[in-house]
Amino acid sequence: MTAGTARAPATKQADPLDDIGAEPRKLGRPRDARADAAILEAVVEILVEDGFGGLTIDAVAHRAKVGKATIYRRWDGKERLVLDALAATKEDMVAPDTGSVRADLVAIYAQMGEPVNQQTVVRLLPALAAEAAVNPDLAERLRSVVAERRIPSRRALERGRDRGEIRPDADLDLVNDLLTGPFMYRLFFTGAPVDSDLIARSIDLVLRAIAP
Amino acid sequence: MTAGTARAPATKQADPLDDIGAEPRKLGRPRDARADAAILEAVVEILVEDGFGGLTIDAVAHRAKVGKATIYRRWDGKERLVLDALAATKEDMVAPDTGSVRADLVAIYAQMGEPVNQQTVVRLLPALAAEAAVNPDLAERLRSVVAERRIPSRRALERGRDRGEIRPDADLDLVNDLLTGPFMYRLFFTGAPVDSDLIARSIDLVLRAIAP
DNA sequence: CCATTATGAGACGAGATAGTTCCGAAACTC
DNA sequence: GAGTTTCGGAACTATCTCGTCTCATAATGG
Repeated sequence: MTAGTARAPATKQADPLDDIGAEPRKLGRPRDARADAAILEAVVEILVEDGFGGLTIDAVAHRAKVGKATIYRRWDGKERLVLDALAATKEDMVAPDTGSVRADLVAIYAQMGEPVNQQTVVRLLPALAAEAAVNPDLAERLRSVVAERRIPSRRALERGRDRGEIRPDADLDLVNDLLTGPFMYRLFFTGAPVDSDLIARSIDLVLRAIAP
Repeated sequence: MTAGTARAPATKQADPLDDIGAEPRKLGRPRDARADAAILEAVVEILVEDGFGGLTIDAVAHRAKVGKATIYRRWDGKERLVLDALAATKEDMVAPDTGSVRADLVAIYAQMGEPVNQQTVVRLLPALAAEAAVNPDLAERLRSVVAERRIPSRRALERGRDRGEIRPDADLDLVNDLLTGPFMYRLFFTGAPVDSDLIARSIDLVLRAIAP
C-alpha cells in the first residue's frame, strides 16, 4: 500500500548515511496513508477518462481532494506516479480449477466482459501502451503487469494438457497469445464489447486447434 | 494527395455563395503541393518517435521545414492534421492469390515482419489507439483504416473456404481476429519482433482449427 | 509592372502546466 | 506545551504550446 517510489523524507540535505538505513521516522504528524490510495485511484480514473493527455498533477490533486504539495512530497513527478498507479491496478484475478480447460478459460476471460473491467481496460491499456512506446520504464512495468495477468490462463492450459485435453506438443504461450487476439482487436480499435458469446467462440476455436 | 480537410481559401469574410461552388482559384502564388506531403510525413515521424505527447505544431513545422502559418493555412488544428496523416499512411498492401490459404496468409502477414513497418506500426498504432479512446473522430478513421488492412487476409480466407481448404461453417471474421492476436500482443506490450517463425506458427495453428 | 496570394521564419499574447513555496490548522512525539 | 511534520488549499514563477500576426520574399495572373 505504501508508495514504492516515495521520496526520501523532506530532509533536503540529508546525511548520506541516512539513506542507508530506512529508519522509521517518528517525529511530527505522520503521513496519511489514505492519501496514497486516493491519489493512485485518481490517476487511474483520469487515465481512463481522458487518457495521458488529460493527466495533470492539478487534476489528480483536485480529484483526490489532496493538495499538490502532498503529491510532490511523495512522488518526484508524473512518471513515477503513473508507474505506481499501474502497479496498484493489480486486482484479484479468478484462477478457477474446474477440471475442464474450456470452463477454466471461460471463467477467466469472462472477467474481461464485466462492464467495470471493460471500460477501464478499454481506455487504460491503450493509453499505457502508447506511453510505453516512448517510456522504457513504463514499458518494463507494463510488460510485467500484463504478463502476470496471463498466468491464470497459462496455468489452465497446462492443467488441460496434463489431463490430456490438449495435445502435448502444443505451444501454450502461442495459444495464450492467440486467445487474446479478438479481445485486443476490439478493445483497441473498435471499442465493441467483449461479450460472453465472443469469448466462448474464440475459446472453442482455439481449443479445436490443439485438441489431441 | 490534396488535403481532404484543407481550409477554405483565406478569404476570411467570403461570400456565402462562394462556398457552394468549389471554384479553382487562380490569383496569386499557388500553394506548394509538396508542403502537404512534407507536413503529413513529419506528423507520422513525430508520432512514431515521440508519440502524441511530442506532437506539437512547432515540431511539425520545424521538421517539415515549413512555417507554422503554412500549416494553419491548410488545417484548422492538430486533430484534422492527425486524421489526414493517418489517411496518408495507406501503403500498398500485397494481396497475393497463390492458390493456398497458408501461402497467402504468410505473404500477407510477412509485411508486418518487415523492419520498416515494424518500427512504424509498433509506435504509431498504440499512439493512435490511445488517442482514439478519447477522440471519436479519430476512432472512426482509425477503425476504417484498420478494417481496410484486414481485407486481404479476409479474402484469402474466403478463397480458401471456396476451395475447400477451410470448413464452410468457419467464422472467418473471428479467424481473422484470432490471427492478429500474437502480433498485437507483441507490438503493444513487449515490442518483441514479429518474425516469420511466429507468423508461420500462428497461421498453422489457426488453420488447424478450421480444417475441414 | 502590379495586384494578389503563398512561403519560411519567427515574434507575440493568451492560456495551460509543472513544480515550489507559503499559509493556518492538525497530528504526532517528547 | 514545545517542536516537528503533514495536511488541503492556493499563490507564484517558469516554461511550454497554441494560434495569430508580421515581415521580406517568391510565384503567379493580368
